[in-house]
Amino acid sequence: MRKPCCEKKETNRGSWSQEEDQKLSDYIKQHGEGCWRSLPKAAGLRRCGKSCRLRWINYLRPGLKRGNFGEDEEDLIIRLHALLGNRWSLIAGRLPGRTDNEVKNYWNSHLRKKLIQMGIDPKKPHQLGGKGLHIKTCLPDLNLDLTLSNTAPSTTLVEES
DNA sequence: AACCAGTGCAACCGCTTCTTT
DNA sequence: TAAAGAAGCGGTTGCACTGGT
Repeated sequence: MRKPCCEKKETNRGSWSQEEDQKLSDYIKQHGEGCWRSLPKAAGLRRCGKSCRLRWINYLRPGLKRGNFGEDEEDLIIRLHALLGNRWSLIAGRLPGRTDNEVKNYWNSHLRKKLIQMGIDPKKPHQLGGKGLHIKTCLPDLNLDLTLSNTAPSTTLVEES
């Protein structure tokens, strides 16, 4: 049996306070990311490492865009989702300043509905092929330097002209 | 003004993958 | 090569906020 990542009784849960945010970002600015397991103790936080990592990546990390997605971003998410499926971290990697959590939330709350309204089943990405998109072999078009660990796809999406 | 349903976002949970020994 | 530990990821949940009645 694996130990839990943290002792639940000794950790705070729920929303982060300003003080906690400050401690976390101060610590990371000083020491850099890494070793999330030991970070909370070192930073003086009563949080588990997972929680710290998530908070940093999704909220505190510099360069994050907040607010609405632009049309171009929306379009790119749809295309990448058609190509990659629910691989949110890969999709987010193509959207500067966006996080996997943000992309996932946006997909689930906005884009899925939008596609359904358009008569597209979001679970069947290849239907997009009939809506002005073709999936072709080869990568260069969208400048996708996807580095997939297991099944590296050799496909990309290109706009039908 | 009060209630309720719908929505969006932040955070948690548990599984998978990667790394180290 | 296998096992254990750490990190990463995606699914899901909880709650605050908003708009409609």
